[in-house]
Amino acid sequence: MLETKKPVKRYRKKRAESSSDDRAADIYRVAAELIREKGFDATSMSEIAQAVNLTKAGLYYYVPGKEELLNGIVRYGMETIEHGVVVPCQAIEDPAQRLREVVRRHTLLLTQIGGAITILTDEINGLSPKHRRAIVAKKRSYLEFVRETLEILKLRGLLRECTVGLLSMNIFSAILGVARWYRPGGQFEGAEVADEVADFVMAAVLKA
Amino acid sequence: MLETKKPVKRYRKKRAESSSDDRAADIYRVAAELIREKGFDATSMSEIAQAVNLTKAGLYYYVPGKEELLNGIVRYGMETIEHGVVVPCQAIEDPAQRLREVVRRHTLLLTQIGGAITILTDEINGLSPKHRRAIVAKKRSYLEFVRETLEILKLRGLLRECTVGLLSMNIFSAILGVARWYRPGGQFEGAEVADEVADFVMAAVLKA
DNA sequence: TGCATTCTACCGAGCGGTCGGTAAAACTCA
DNA sequence: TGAGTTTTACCGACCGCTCGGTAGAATGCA
Repeated sequence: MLETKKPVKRYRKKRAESSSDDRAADIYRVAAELIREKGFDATSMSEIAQAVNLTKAGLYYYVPGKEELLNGIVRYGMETIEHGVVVPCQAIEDPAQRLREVVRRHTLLLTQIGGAITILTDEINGLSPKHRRAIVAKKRSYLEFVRETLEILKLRGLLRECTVGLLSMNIFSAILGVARWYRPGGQFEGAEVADEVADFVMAAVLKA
Repeated sequence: MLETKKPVKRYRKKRAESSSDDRAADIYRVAAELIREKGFDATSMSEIAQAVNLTKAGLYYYVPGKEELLNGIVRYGMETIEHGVVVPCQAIEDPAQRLREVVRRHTLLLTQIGGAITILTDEINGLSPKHRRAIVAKKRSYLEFVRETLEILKLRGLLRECTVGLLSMNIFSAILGVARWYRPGGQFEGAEVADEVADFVMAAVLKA
């Protein structure tokens, strides 16, 4: 996740079941889940602290501030998209296949580590202007990547007749919408949803 | 200590020309816009008061409380959907035509009175459990309406092969996603977007 | 005058964040 | 090895501030 302190065995009082690798990463993970459920403003530092068995003061030993906490989560989400979607898909030559993989992989990530990626798209208002600009820029370049893929499809006459700018927005709507309702352990598996969303998008994009 | 009393100099500001009757409606409208821009928690009652040229106490003459304010906005949004989408579309016999109109009309409303309808889908967490349940129930029946339309299409062999439950979620994703990016006065007209989203959905739904 | 409207002045609760302090683990080095 | 020292990991108490909300006086209008 993000840089953390030395790997020191802890066993203070209760809890501290080793299992997870390190405390700070734990905190960021739990915080991401809480923030996704209740929203950034509605989630207090005390709540987050309680959720990881700390007092607020104890929490501040690991986290420099609320805004930085959010920033860490968002940056992690962005990196996950970068490594898990953009990089592998840039290697795909066929534009239709590439688009399909973008949609499938992004949706799959959403179902797997929902917290960070959902927050990434929903809570950028809580960020400082500097951090917000950085995130917005990355999102824009991701959008551009998808747009270019659509342009290639258009050139080859494979695209349904439509406005490419609006089409790309619709595609992101379909992907990000999953975060609105999907909950792990529910009726559908992540892979199932990812395939279905990919089918949905491809049917909407390609010429009939 | 220092003298703190201020002179009782006061002046009377001319009231806006609007009649006092729709002052409350004005307030709800402005509040909806503010809340959509900044989020419910991040929008304070003082800000809302300022936006309608009142002090906070003055605002409370018209509004019983923050939660009730949100509830009023959300209920208005729900009624708008009801009268502007569900009722007119229930009268349409042809399932494909009906689905198309649902998507088009809902999207169009989103671009026209974005505030209330966006909040309707994004800020239900701020509601009291009672009010939240009521809204969730209405949303569910709306979803069911769309689902049934899809089932009819399936029976007639017009539906692309897919899971209907997931398809309906994808359709709502496409509609609601517009609220994420659309701003009046931008690059696209509301009607343009509504048609494009409707095309997108129909292409994704119907058998090729 | 009486009523509708809007004000000033204030409250308690909860927020993000800090401070001083400390038990126990980890690190020295004779 | 073990006494002395430093570091890690945390807590209780508290601070300044803003929030939603209220009491009651002041004002405008019929």
